[in-house]
Order: sequence, then C-alpha cells, then structure tokens
Amino acid sequence: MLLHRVKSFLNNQLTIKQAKQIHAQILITKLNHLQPLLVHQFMLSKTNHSASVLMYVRKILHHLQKPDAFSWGCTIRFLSQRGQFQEAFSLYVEMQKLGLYPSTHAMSSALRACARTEGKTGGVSIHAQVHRYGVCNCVFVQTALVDFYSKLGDIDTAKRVFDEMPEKNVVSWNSILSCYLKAGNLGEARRVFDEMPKKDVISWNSILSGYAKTGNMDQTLSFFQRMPERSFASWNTLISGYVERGEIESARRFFDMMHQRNNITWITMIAGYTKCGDVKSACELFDKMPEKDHLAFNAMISCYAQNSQPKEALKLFDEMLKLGTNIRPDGVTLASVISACSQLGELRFGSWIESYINKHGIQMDDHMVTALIDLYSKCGNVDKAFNLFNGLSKKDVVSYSAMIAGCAINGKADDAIKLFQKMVDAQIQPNLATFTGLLTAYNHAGMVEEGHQCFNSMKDSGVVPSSDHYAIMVDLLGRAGRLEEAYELIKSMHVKPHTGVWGALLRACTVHKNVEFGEIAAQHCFELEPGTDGYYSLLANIYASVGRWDDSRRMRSNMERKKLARIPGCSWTELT
DNA sequence: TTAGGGTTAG
Repeated sequence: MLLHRVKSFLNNQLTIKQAKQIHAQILITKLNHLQPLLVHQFMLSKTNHSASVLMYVRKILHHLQKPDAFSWGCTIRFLSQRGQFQEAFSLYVEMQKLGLYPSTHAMSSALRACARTEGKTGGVSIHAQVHRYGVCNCVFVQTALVDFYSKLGDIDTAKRVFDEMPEKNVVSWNSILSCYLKAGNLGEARRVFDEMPKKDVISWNSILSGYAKTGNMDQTLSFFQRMPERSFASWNTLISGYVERGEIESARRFFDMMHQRNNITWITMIAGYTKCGDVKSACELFDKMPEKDHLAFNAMISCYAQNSQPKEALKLFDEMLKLGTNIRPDGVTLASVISACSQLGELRFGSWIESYINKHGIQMDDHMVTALIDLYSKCGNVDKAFNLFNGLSKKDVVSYSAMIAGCAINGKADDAIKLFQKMVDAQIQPNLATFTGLLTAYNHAGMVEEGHQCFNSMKDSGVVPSSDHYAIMVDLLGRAGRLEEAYELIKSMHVKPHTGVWGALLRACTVHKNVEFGEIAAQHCFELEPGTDGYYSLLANIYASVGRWDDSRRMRSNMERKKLARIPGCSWTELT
C-alpha cells in the first residue's frame, strides 16, 4: 500500500508536506528499503525544490539504513540539472566518503557541475576515477569529460579524450565543436563540423554563431540558408550578428520574416535600435511585444537612458514598479535608472535607489557602482564618488573614465590627471570617454599646453577625437585668447563640427571681443541651429563690445523679426 | 551528457 503510494507520485506534484508524511509512515512501518524510492520519486516530481526540500532530501540520504548509491546518484543528477552545482558536487564528495560506488549518472552529473564552477581539481579527480572504475566506455561520462576540459579551456585534453572515445554520439561531437569555437579556432571548428557523421540543430547553431561572431555575415547567412532545421536561436543568432555589425535594416528584414518570435528576438532588435539611436523604432517594438519580461523592460529603459531621454527612462521604470510581482527590477534595471538620474542631476532619486537596493537585497555590482560614481560626481559629491570608486572590485575603463570626469567637473584637475596616469600604469586602454574627462580637467584648470599635448596624444592610443573633444579644445584655446589657433583647429577637423565646437569659439570671441572669428562662428551656428536665438545674442554682444551699435541692433531686430523661439538654458539642473 | 540567441555603468 505504502509502496503504491510512493510510486503514485511519479511525475506528480509532490509537496514537502506529503513527502514528510510518507517518510514518517515509512519509518513507523520500518519499511526502510522504501526510503531510496522516496528520494527518487522526490527528485522526479515536478515540485519546485526549494532549499528546505533539498535539506530534507539530504537528511534522508544520510539516514538511510543502508547507503544507497542510486538515491545519491539521482539526487546529484537532479541538482546538476537544476544548476545547483556546488550542492551537486559536495553531495558527490559526501557519497565517496560513505564508500559508495558512483554510478555513471553521478559521475557525469558531477563533471557537469565541475565544468560550470571551474572546479578543476574535482573534475580531474573524477577523470582519474573514470580509469580506476573502468567506465572508459561510457559515452555519457566521456562526453562530460570532453565538455569539462572544453569549459576549462584545456583543448588538448578535451581532444585527447574525444579521440580516445570508442563510441561517439552527436553530443560528443557538439562538445568538441563548441570547444574549438570557444577557443576562437573557427578553422578547426569548421573541420570538425564538416567531419561530423550526424549534425543536429545544436551543431548548426553553434557553427552559425561562430561565423556571426567574426562579423562575416555573408558566410553566416549562407550557413543559415543551408540549415535543414531552424530553431529560435538560429534566427536570433543571425539577427544579433547583423545588429553587432550595425546592419540594422538587415536585422529587421529577418525579424519581419519570422512567423513566431521569442522574447530574445524582440530584445535583440530593441537593443539594435538602441545602439543606432533609433528610439522611436525601439519603442514601437516594445509596445508590440506580446509578453514583456523584466529583460524587455531593462532593454527599453536602457534605450531611453542611453539616448538622452532620462525622463522617459524614469517613467518606464515607474510603470515597471507598478506592475508588481511578476516583473521586478534587478541590478541591470537600476544601473540604467541611476544613469537616467545622473543625466537629470537628481540626487534624491539616487538616494532613493540606494535604499531600494538595500531594502530588496539587490546585489550591488560594478555597473551600478559606476553609475553611482557618475551620479554623485554630477551632483558635486566627489568624496562619495571616490569612496565608491575605491571600493570597486575591478576598475576598468568605464569606471576610471567616470571618476576622471567626476574630478574634472568638480575642479579637481590634479586628481583627474593622477587617475589617468594610474589607469595607464594599470595597462587599461583609454577611450573616447576617458579623453573627454581628461580634456575637461585641463580645460577647467586652464592648462592649455598640457591639454594640447593630451589632445595630440589621443591618436597614440588609437582614439580618433570626436566633435566633443574638438569643442573642449576650442574652448580651452579660446579662453586663453588663442582664437586663431582655435579656428585653425576647427578647419583641420575631419568630421563636421557641431554647434558645440562653433559655439565654444563664439563664446570665446565674446570674451575677447573678436568680431572677425565671432562672425564666422556665429554664421555656422545660425546654419546648424536656425531656431536658437542665443547665438544671435552672442554676436550682438560682440558688436556692442566694440562699439558697433548699429550691427548689434541689426542682430537683435533680426532675432525679433524671425520670431525665434527662445530656448531655455541647457542646464541639467533645470530639467528636473 | 551537448549550445544557442537577450538586458547593465562613463
């Protein structure tokens, strides 16, 4: 009767309460041989196995009257499949201590756990056991070994084990294929792919992804077209390849061709539009997405934050919060939200977020900390930013750049320069954002020569200055009264200068009462931004400063006549 | 027993 009851749970929901009841009955009736069966059934049931359930199973395993390798094996296998690798491996070690002979299930599952936790020693000792126990013929264990060495990055051993396998299946071939792909050896991967006696959709997706990563989309497409069977991942790999290459139209063409899409498809496309700054298209897709998960929200919030629409980002974050249980913000969401707050100069939000993080036990990661460094810097709290920076587990180009910029805008040029030196010493390659911060520091400190030198050194780091960098340089030279040099610098630009560049020259001309360059700079500003009247005012001021009252009046009446809209000052503190 | 595609900071 009891046996029947235990068996009836096969593939049924088995709650911990029911299991405990049955277990109690087993103990009362002294039918201890049913205990392993209970463990087995427990592992097979579709119940959500929480930590307390597993503790319970562990207890049964340890109190079995007779140690039972089968029960241990299926528990280890279950844990490994569920991604609880540490737990799986420690059970494997425990069963050894009990003197149990591990099944091939237990061995391959423990190997899987070692592969995913980088448990090199554990995996290698299981390899030794494979020989000792004479299970060299088991294709599952051997394949798990190939996978283990592949994940460890030990290609030679992976290949040796693979070559020595008396019997191989498609999984074994896929494992060695992914080994070469992970190592970036596409040539060898291709050779393996061509040699495979049988290919499944995993083999095809793997090679497809290998080619997509090289950026050779013609080749990738040719593989895609030859696939006998395609899964979502096949389509998504292709689309993501086009997105990475910046070929958003091609990505969209295949997106539209799909009859069915999963969330990854939608999010890949939204992220693609984010990268190319097409917020409108991203938003359209987000609205059309049938079942938005929290990753979709993350993608869209980041899209707004990355494309200078911080208010929209916060609005969507607010909507996300209102959705309640199913969709919860995580660290990724918060990193974007902090970035949005930073753009708004809104420190209060920042503090709110910090308390939210603490309240919900969200793990602070380096992304979030870097966003906070930026936020506190922009709000003038450099000390706090510095504290966060010093506490980072790993400092990279993004965090250094944030901190350098933080020092720069808060008048700490020396600190910014020191940080840059530290970064170079740590062999971290500076990029565009790093130089923006550093040049800003030189600019604030009025260090013209040093700034100039820094600007010229950009090419040594393989960084091509953008319009923003030129704008800072023009500002630096202009403030020092070196207007002609500033103008020559603009003329030498390979990209079209934006109003930031010409505006910097125009403002410098106002300070130094220079009509000649002022007129040139103003003319460009008028053309680039016909709706902004500030430039007319500046030129009018220049005329007035040299006593050319008629011209000054002409400028102002020009302004009136065109009924130009007065654009408010573009200070981020005013936007809140 | 195998992989694979998605969101994050300056």
